[in-house]
Amino acid sequence: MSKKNLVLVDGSGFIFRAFHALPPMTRPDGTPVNAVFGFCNMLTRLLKEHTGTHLAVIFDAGRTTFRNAIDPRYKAQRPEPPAELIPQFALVREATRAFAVPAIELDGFEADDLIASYAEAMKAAGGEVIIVSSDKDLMQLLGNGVSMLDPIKSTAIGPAQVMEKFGVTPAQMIDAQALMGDSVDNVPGVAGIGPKGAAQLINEYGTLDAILAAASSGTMKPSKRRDALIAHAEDARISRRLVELRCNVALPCPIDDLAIAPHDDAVLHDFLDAQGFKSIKARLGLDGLARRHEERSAPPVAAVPVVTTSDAPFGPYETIDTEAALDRWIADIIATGFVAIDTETTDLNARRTRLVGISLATAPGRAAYLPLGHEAGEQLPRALVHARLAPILTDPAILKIFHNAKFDLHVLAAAALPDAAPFDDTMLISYALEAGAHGHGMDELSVLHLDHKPISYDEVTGTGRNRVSFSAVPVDRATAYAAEDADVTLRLWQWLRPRLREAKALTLYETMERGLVPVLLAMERAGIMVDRDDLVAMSDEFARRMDEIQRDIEQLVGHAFNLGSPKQLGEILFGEMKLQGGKRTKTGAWGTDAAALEELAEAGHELPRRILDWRQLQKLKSTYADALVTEIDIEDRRVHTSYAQAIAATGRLSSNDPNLQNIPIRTSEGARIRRAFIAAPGHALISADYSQIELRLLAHVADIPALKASFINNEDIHARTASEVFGVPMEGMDGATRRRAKAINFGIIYGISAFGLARQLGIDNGEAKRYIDAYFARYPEIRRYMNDTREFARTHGYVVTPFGRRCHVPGIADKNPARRGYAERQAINAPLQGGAADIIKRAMVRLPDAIAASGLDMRILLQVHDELLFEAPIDQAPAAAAVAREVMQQAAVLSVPLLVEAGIGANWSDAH
DNA sequence: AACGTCCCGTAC
DNA sequence: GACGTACGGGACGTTA
Repeated sequence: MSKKNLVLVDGSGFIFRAFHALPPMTRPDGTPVNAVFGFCNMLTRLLKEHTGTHLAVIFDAGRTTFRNAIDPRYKAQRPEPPAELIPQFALVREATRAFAVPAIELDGFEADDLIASYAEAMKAAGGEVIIVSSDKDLMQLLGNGVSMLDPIKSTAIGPAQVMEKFGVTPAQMIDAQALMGDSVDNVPGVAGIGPKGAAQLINEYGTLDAILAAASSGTMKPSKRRDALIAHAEDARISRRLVELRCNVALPCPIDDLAIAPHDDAVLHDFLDAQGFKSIKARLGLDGLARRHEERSAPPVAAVPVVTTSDAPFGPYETIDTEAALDRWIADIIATGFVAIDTETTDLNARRTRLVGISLATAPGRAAYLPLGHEAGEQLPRALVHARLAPILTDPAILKIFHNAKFDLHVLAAAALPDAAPFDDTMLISYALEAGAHGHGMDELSVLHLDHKPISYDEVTGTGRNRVSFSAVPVDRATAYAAEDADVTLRLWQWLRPRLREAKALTLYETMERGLVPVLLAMERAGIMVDRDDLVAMSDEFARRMDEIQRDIEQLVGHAFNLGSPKQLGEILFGEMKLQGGKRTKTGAWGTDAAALEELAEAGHELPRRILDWRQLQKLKSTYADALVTEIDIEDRRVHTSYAQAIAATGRLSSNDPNLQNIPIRTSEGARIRRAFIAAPGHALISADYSQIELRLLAHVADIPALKASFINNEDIHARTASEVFGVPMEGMDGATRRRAKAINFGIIYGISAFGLARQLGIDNGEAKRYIDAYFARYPEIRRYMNDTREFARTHGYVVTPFGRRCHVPGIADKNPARRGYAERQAINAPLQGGAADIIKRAMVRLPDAIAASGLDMRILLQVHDELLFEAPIDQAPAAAAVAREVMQQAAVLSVPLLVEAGIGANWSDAH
């Protein structure tokens, strides 16, 4: 087998150089393409002339890398690229694909680090490397089979050229750069020392450490330069960490996949043709080809980097059971700069669980399990593990990657380990990219993106009565399962993280979703106090009243039956008693829901009314009073819900175990449940809720002047709607009219249909249709918004909130009209519901800083979609309410004001 | 006995 | 078929 020869093109470096070196040129549609042209020329030449066997173009992935953690100043003052260059970034990536060359980038690392890592890997495999670049930052890699080629001047750069230009060897370039600094990248270096001075010092003392030692010890004779070295010794050391390249980054794509492959003539032809690069087409002999498609609508082809998944096997994995193994892994994590972490626990509830083991992964296939609390098997002492892991968790230069970080952070905190920072969360990355398209659990994403089905939790622990705690699972079995989860998390991160930029979801993810994690964590920890005795008393009372009602009902029916069985009830109402007007559910059973029973009651029947009464008590007793009592934490007498952040297709949170987002409020009996949610002694609850936030968003996104004016003038919006639609004056409006308008407003938000509105209002379809028509006539922009939104959803498969969140709507192109109609209503609703979710999330992320700045002792306890509930000492409650209102109202700037109403009370009901 | 589905009802 | 988003309890039928 002949020797491998890998050519690595510094794509990002080339773009900038070509842009400045070449005269401006544009393609027919005006898009500037001079750097793209230079790039295509360069690739053509490379492919024709060089003798390599493998080729890849490497790009910078983003603005922030691990270097920002070392020194926030790094590249901080680098200006935005010129406007003419910006569209060319994507085009250059597209060009790379058109040439069938892998384009590789990795978030968190610069192109230079990937080049260094690929060069290192190739050297290890005994091959040669040519780096196509002229950047001095890459010169430290030269020698031992690695050479450099200046793509503009077509000259070779080797150790001799480095020595000629900088007076040091390639290996010494790192120390030289640390001394020189770099004004473009904002690497500090040592003031007053440039290339010449650096070379002199290195040639005299050998290394940076020796130079700094000589300066501080007095071996160096006193001079301005020595003073500068002493003063800036730390800067020099930081600079060295900034300029030294990482040569062990996990390769996003194995070297074998970089083998040069023939391109598709038609694809390349179409691309070059679209750019108007006739000369390159001619040189490649492509000008005879006809275009495949006359008009390929302007390619919104978000340049998808060819970051392939690794083909490293999933296991076997190592069990860390010796101090030496642990130290080896810690060293690996530090060298890699990131680590995927997964915790194994006794229970699936994050707040009730205890840590049993930790798995770690630093590269695809490179993962291990660290058992801590298994009932059998060799395990390292916890104190030792804590001492080694804590610095990793808090190291700002090491990114911790989790899948559902909130869970692991709960567990780690309970084990007295520090909060992990910085961190990434693959579940939230997936959610930010594709909410509504599919679930975001690890197993589902693994099958979807990695084509690999991981061992399931149930397989390891068993299910049902056979289920055992994870601590009882043998360590070897636990390793196979747990390490695989860390491995999968790491691979998902490598696959998904780069996609955030393409989907324009990076800011959404970093600030809203990831930023929300610590806030939710604190809320779940805080919990809320409930009056246990009150709930128990209510439960007893409800039981008594249900018994009474049951006796009445059995009297009416003439025999006993299960009141909780809709099936039995339907048979009695429509079979035995032969009541008229019954409807069937979709499975053919008699419908007995509240609307149906209400109708029967109004027709004068006694039984349905009693059933409705019984059902209300049954609901309050079982779902609320009894269930809540079982959820009270014995330690602090509070209930702690858990928020799910990656479930709702619109961006909303959901709440479970227990669900505190559906506590009753509307009926007087229901409000009694809410009254059992109380402030801690000496404290008050503060409720702050957005007024009409979804209608305000509608006025904003659909740009409805009449609606916007109503909000700007702070009118009663439902009364105004009634006045406009029914032509009645606002003053002295009767309640029923306003209620109808309110239902229409809600209907609009839900993607109105005449059928739905008719059902809601108990009117016929024709009348409902007349209402809707009147509404559209008065607010014509609504119809346009609905049509535009449907259209957008059809072409993209998703809709977008005003804050850039994509909500996917599967079924939007379904040929079944019912399913399509459903998807269309989702599409109309999602930007409004999702936009409201975005706004409150932004407020939540900003609140901790605002609270800290206020000096108040207030905590966020709950979120209920458009409401936040806080707790504060009684005397601070008014100030706390003011802080809450201010942050919430300022969370977004729309073309209508945001209004937040706040209340204070000893319990949740009174706080409204 | 455990699980999935249906029906129903609570919230925003 | 049936105006949007969730969670969960009880009944009931199916699996083990």
